[in-house]
Amino acid sequence: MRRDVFQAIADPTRRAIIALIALQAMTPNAIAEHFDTSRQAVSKHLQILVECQLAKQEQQGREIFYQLDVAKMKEIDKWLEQFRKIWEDRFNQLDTIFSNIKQNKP
Amino acid sequence: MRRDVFQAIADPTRRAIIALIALQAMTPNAIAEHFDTSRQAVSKHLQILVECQLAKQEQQGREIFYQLDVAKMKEIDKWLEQFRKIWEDRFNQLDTIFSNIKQNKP
DNA sequence: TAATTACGCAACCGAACGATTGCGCGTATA
DNA sequence: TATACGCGCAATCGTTCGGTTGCGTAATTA
Repeated sequence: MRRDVFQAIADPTRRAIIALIALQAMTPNAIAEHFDTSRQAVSKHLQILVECQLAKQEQQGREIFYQLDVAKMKEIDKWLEQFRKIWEDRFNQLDTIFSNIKQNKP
Repeated sequence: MRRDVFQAIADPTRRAIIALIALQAMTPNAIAEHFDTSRQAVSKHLQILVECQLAKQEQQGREIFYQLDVAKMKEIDKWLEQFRKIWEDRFNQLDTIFSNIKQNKP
């Protein structure tokens, strides 16, 4: 079973859940009301998010509040870092090319 | 068939391919040499990457060179933006929200 | 105390995924 | 011109995914 951050954000419903619990802690029932799926389906998504540490759970009586663990989101950001460097370099290269064209340098 | 950027980067092999073709354009055979899978498997991955515009292909004789389309990577970055705001601005407030829930403060 | 509520867990099902194998087609090379 | 090469496409197969349904359990409420 693959359970990493990238697999977790692959599902659109899961991304929507992430957006919800990013703002405030919510219970599975409260979350499920925002979708056309059952509570159990949402619970499964939450379980996956907890499993790869994208969400924290906090029990309160018979309710369980889920909230996004922002720290883990940085892992995606960290992975993007290598490409961010490239797409900035590419832009710089384009600039230099353009500059060279302007200055008639090959 | 789900075919968006997030689904594309979900697979670890595909992420490795992305890292390869980010540096330079490569042929399917050349890419496949870096992995334990067949050329056809790599070709399938490349097809998915092209499909969601994460890669461009450039035919040259009987060879086809694939290279990363950095622009599309920004889509992920754009999605991360909303959470980046949270983890930078509200990092400390998140704990307060949790505490308030415990104490039944809205 | 009995009924209700909130939830996780397990079984199950159809669809999608990732990989392999076996082609056919165009391009290079002898 | 015959052969080898690079590639995409289609069929196939086992596995995983996302969903539903049906429970069991613990906490609340009547």
